[in-house]
Amino acid sequence: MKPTASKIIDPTLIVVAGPTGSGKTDLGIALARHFGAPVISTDSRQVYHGMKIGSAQPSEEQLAAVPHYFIADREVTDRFTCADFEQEALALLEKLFSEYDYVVAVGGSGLYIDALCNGLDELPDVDSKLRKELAERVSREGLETLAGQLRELDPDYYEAVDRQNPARVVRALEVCLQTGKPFSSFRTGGRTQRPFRIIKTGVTMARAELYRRIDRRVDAMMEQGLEAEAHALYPFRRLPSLQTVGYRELFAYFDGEYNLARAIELIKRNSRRYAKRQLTWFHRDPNIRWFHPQETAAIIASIERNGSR
RNA sequence: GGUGCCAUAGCUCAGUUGGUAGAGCAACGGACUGAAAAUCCGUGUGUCCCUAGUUCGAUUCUUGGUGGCACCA
Repeated sequence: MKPTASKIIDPTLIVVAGPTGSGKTDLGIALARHFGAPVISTDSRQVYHGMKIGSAQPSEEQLAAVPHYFIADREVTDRFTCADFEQEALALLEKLFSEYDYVVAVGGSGLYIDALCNGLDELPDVDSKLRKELAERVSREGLETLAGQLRELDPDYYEAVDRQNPARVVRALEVCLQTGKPFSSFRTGGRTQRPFRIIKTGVTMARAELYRRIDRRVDAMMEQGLEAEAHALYPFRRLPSLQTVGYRELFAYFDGEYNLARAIELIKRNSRRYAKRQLTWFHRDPNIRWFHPQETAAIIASIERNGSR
């Protein structure tokens, strides 16, 4: 690709996806440096302040190397959803693309990545009282009763939804009750075209290697002081932001449910399971090109082949 | 060296009065639209150590090995 006086490059979002512990952060920074791009995080937990070790936020040096966004800029008490992320990230990208040709999006939250690349349907806000009430009803009346109500209010979604999943049933029901309209009437399933090019890269490796890396990283987190970090967050353990691998297991240890060795074992196991769920999500996306994290040159070449015209 | 016990899924083990086997944990596959590191659904993945017998048929009984453990020398 020979440089021309007037290069024409569409604004390009380079997405780096992959399971936890696969080396996304390092690769993202390598790409950001190569393309002269900033990094926005697509990680639902690294946005929170105070969760540095457990969510494996980039180090000080890494943060200093390239501009980062959505890292540690919320409090754990803040409500921050995938919809908030979509909205704020889009606004930010519009600004960044006036200055940069490339932006690198790094993170493992599949829903956040999809929200950013494809858009979410417009759904109404739900009153927090209603949400709380439904949570209580699930435990008091049982999921089946609520599913029965959903069948009345939104038969279409009732047929499609996983009725054994409280999160799904409650979510649908709260939208129905809030608006008086079926939840499915808001779901278009359509994709929003973004005003920038998107190149998706996935990082992975043999399962055994990935699991070794995860185990080692958990040990490293403990050495860096994860226990103290979790202890400081213990008062917030019921918040959504703290429903996070690494913290939950230590909270249970603090509660005396098991010893520290068992907690570490569970953090490793649950990280592996999380990695597996991430891979399931990402494998569904045919636009992701997969690489081993060490193939930096190949990744860059692949992006350059597709990223300019 | 001798005697005894053991050998079954990745691990710890159960079981088959002879008809090729099942629990827990681990693992594997999947779903996913405002909590998504969340939430939920599904799946035994096996030369029953090897060998030669007996038998219609051996993982199961018998012979001889191999490996492990224990005790005695």
